[in-house]
Amino acid sequence: MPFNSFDNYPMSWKPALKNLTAPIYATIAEMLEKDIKDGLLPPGTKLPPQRELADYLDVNLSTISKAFKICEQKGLIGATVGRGTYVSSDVGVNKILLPNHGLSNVIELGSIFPENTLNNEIAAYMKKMVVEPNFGDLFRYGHPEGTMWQKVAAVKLIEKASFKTDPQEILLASGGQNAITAILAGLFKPGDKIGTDPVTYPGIKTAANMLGIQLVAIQQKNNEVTEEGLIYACKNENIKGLYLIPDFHNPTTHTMSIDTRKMVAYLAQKEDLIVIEDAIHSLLHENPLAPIASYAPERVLYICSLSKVISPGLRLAFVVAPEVFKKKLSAALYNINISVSPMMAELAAGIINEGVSDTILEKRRAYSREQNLIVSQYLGDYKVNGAPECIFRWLVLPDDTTGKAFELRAYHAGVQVYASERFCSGYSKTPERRKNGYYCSRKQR
Amino acid sequence: MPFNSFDNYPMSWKPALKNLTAPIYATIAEMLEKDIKDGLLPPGTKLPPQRELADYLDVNLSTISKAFKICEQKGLIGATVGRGTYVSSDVGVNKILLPNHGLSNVIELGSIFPENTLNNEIAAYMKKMVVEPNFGDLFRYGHPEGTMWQKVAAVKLIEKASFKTDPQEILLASGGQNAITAILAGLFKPGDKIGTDPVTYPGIKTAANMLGIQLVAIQQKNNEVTEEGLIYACKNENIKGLYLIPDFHNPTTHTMSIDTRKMVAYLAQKEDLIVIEDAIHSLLHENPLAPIASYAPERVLYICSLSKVISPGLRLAFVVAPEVFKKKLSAALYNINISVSPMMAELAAGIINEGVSDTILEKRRAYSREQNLIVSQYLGDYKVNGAPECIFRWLVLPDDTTGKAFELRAYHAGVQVYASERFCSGYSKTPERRKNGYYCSRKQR
DNA sequence: AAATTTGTCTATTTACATTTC
DNA sequence: GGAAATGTAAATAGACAAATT
Repeated sequence: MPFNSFDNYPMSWKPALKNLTAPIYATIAEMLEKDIKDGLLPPGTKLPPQRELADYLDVNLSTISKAFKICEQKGLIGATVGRGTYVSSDVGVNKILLPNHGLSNVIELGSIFPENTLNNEIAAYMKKMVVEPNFGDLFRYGHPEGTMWQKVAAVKLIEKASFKTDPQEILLASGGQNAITAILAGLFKPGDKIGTDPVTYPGIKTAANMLGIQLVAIQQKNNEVTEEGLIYACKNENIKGLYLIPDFHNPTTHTMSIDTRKMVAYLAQKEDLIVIEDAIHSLLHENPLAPIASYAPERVLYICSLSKVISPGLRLAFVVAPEVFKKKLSAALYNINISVSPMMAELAAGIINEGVSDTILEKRRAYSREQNLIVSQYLGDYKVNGAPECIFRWLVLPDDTTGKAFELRAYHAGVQVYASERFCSGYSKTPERRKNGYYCSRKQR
Repeated sequence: MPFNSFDNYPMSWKPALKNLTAPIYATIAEMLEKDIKDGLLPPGTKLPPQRELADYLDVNLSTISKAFKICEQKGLIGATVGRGTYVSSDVGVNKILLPNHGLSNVIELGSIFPENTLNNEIAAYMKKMVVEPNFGDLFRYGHPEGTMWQKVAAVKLIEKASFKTDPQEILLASGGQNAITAILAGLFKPGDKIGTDPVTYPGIKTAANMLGIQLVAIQQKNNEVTEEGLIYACKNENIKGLYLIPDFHNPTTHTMSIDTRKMVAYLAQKEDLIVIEDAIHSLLHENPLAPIASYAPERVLYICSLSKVISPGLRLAFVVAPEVFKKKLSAALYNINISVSPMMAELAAGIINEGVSDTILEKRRAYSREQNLIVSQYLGDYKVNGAPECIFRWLVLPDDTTGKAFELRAYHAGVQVYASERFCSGYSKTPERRKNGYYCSRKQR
């Protein structure tokens, strides 16, 4: 029996523990999940301290702890020693960002769609491929790790992103997201934590959530993770890895400075972090900076995806995997794909070797510059982030509106954009402290 | 201090608990893992009872329990109340079965390779595709769930496997393994258990292991899971799902009877099991039996992969997902693939609609009959399982040899085959009881 | 700067269920 | 068929460390 009466004590959550069929901890977890999802406990709500709740329900402290842990694993709440437990800020937000495929009349500016006419360059190469005498062989089982010829082509492409690597280290995935999920599944385990930018690519959020891996927002300064922030996360959150997009960061368009790249590389080595370097947009740079991977090749998994820079229908990505991780990642990719489509791999290798990829890259940059000029014409009075070659924009909203509100207004006006809230990573530990203002993403078609 | 002296007491494992830096349970788990992997505790070894070990090490029973649980999760050991804890039988076996891609002189009869010349039929269709005016559009982002046209084609194909379904229920995956992994990741969670045949497709073993999902071998009779076995596994192992290959089971070639299909469907409904029905070989049957899915459509995820029946290079599978699972599975597939290659999806839909797939199927059956006649010529004196249309064989070995030994002898003679040991699922709870003899798989090229 | 708040983690206690003999 | 063996799981206790005030 609880010693104190809680009738007059303010508790944000007072579950009623009746008709127990399941264990206490499971029941509490279920009730908490339900009440959060039902909106009874809106995002940001501070839950009662575990001890208070234990006392109130007349159960042991650890029982509450265990219940909370289950909900934390599901991304519903976030807890910090000394501060308390809060309902996550992104509960209820639809995290998977599916573009409108012409199904409605809404103009889709939320998802990043590379320009389409360039696909004809690939189609043209494909036409040459099909008449080759051994074309039918591309429908055999492919080698899980790709052929040497394909890997050499990958090296050639990656070199244009200022990263000199070796065919031995190349693995093939069915696109960037496929590579990310394989890395998460193969090199991390449920419960592990990975540091990310506070605002990041939603694909890693959903993949991590599915695999029971938690994302932790790393403190930033000038749009880049800080050394203090990283050290703190290593020490206090025990992060096992890092996920970063150094070039044309999605969604902020930011390109990371050389100094920060070196700092991350240094800490990755020192703290034994597994760095996932998503080089998804790197090749859009005319003169890309050297990647983090070049400064810490043995700690970084470098993902060179073709969807954004060459073509979205080419479901292919090259992963540069250091020796220590190669075997595990290769196994994970095998578990997920068996192998990539041999035809895709051959097609990609072909367009790289024939220089088609270079042509596409140049044209894509030129097209982006044109398009971005148009954006500037219309939104010149606002702060619009993004280098000329970046294929999407980040609109900084005026102080008097929120991203969410703007997204809704735009939608009602027939335009889909995605607000910063959709990109928030990890649970918001200090909701009141995260003063990164409100942004709204605006992408180029 | 332990009360009894254990010097004269026979204990199969006596770890030395010194220099403790990590917690006790973690240290014990690590030591156990090391000793198993080093071969000090060979497969089948009975570990000391948890209480004995706790007493010996002077720690609490639950501490041992927790340590063992970690190793069990990794698939290293298996424990049963009342019987004890045993080292798993497949420790140290290389579980990923990679075919020799002509890298050595070994004749590869281990992996299942569909006959290759039929790929030219697909190549021919591809040649028609590339000249279509909108061919370049296939390099755009594909719709994650596929187009209606593609789903209608899927329905058409699946109908030939005696399963009438609906485009609404179709999801697209990048091959059968991709579908399996997506289902495991999206509908199960780490620690969940899934029932399988005692000997099963290795791809589910490695995928489940990667995701922390445990496989439990279901008791069989005449090569089919029994009702008692299933009920037992539901009640005592708390299995959440089932993975089955009803047609031309890999590796035993067995085709499940109608009665067992109905029984499984009935129990799936009654026990709320999620059934993964791998219809990988179903279309090889000239008159396929109705699948389990047709008897319990709301509990079965039916996977129709094209690799074995149409072409391995077509990295595509159709999944029939009932309403209740569709959203989660769709999200999982999105997390893993974003979308399948639009070109692959279109190609598959095309060859189905044009009847190319029918031609291929017929030719494949005819070719199999021929090849299997040759197998019979050479191995007529032995028991070789498999219907004429099955594209692989299962050789029952004489009593005086083991699968492992035969595999090794074959390899030294220049032929790669895979022995039954490689297909064993779950941990061997009763190693001495599993009297399914020793088989050796022999596959057709 | 010290005391307090608060969550985390390991180990423990206890009850229980199944298998074996 | 009943006692013993054996693993499982929930709840609890207590020490600890970080964040707050």
